Amino acid sequence: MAFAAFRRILSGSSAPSPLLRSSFASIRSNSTLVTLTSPKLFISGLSRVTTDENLYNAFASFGQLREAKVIIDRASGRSKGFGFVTYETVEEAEKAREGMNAKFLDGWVIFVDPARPREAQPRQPPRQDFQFNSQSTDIGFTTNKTVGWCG
DNA sequence: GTTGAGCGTT
Repeated sequence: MAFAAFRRILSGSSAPSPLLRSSFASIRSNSTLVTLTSPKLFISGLSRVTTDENLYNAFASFGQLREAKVIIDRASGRSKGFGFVTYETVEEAEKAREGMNAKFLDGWVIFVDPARPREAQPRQPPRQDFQFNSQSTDIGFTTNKTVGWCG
C-alpha cells in the first residue's frame, strides 16, 4: 500500500524508513558519488502496481531509454518490487539517478543504483588480488607430498 | 489476500 510508505516516512518510527536505507546505501556504496560505468540502472522500492510503462514514463525525461522493465514474478504474476532501466548513454543514466533516486513513484520511494552485470563479464574479472608469500612456502607444502593415503 | 530486501523469464 502506498499509505504504508507515507506513514513510515512521516512518522519516523523505530523501523528504518526507505529514506534512511537509501542514505546508508549511498554512503556504503558511494552510489551518488561514483561515476557510472554502465547505462543500466537497478530500481528498487517500486510499488507492486508499478509496471513497465510506469517505469518508462517516470524515467523517460532524463534521456533515451533503451529498456524499462519491472521484474514480474512468474508464479504470482505480480511485480517483485524492483526493475531495471537502461539508457543509451551513461550520462543519461547519471541524470536519471540524480533526478529519480529517493523520489516517489506510485506512492513509494524508489532507489536508483547502478545495476550489477547480469552475466559475468568475461573480459573484466572483478578483482583478483594475487598475494605472493614472501616467506617460504615449503612449510606445509612438503608435508603430505609423499604421503600416500592408499587405503 | 498483503506485509518490502533485493539484481532480471528472454
